[in-house]
Amino acid sequence: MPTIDDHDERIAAAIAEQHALRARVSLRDEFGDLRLVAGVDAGFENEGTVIRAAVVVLRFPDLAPVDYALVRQPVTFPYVPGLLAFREVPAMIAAFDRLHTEPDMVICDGHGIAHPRRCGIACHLGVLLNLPTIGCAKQRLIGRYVTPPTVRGARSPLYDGSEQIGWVLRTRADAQPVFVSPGHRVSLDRATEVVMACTTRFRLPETTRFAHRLASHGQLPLV
DNA sequence: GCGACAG
DNA sequence: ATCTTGTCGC
Repeated sequence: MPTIDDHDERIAAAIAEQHALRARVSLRDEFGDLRLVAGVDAGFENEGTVIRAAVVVLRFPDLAPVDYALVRQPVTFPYVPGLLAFREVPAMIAAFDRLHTEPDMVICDGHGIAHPRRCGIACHLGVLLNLPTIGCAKQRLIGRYVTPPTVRGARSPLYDGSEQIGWVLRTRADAQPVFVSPGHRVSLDRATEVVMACTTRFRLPETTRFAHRLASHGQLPLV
């Protein structure tokens, strides 16, 4: 049976893997015309013992859903702040394998480089899939910032010391801002532009909203 | 030693 | 993340 020591060793191995993955992350804009943009998210069932990973592909820029995939797997890793990817990415990759299309950009529910080791879930997924990815999180993990003005589109830099690791973006006037950071193959500024382009009347981008509904309901709501 | 801590 | 009643605002 698993012991405390085994747990500690898995944590240590995960952190070591993040250092390796981090070296493979590109913060340059390595993608062409955006025709398909995907959202990915995870949900849980059976008292948290099963993870549901959902990917929904939307046509860009009209954001109409054109493809999706849903995968269920046993949970194999606990939630540890900073190690979220080890809990959710395996199921997400299985879901991407089931798509009938290949998205030009992927927006993840969580951070990209705005992470203690610059290797948030968006970086992790992007490197393993070799796809451009963006981290769009609802909550801060690390970094300091001043609250951006209350108008849609307003943004203020997220800093770790003197290094900018993301943008705190107001996607909707009267709502809490989101935290945008590059995952892989995209720059800070382009990542923020894409998130804005995928956000219409709600706080979160449509990509994330579609994926979230699929992941939490276990099927695409007919409404 | 004391907080902070994506989903 | 998930659970879950009530409440506010358009």
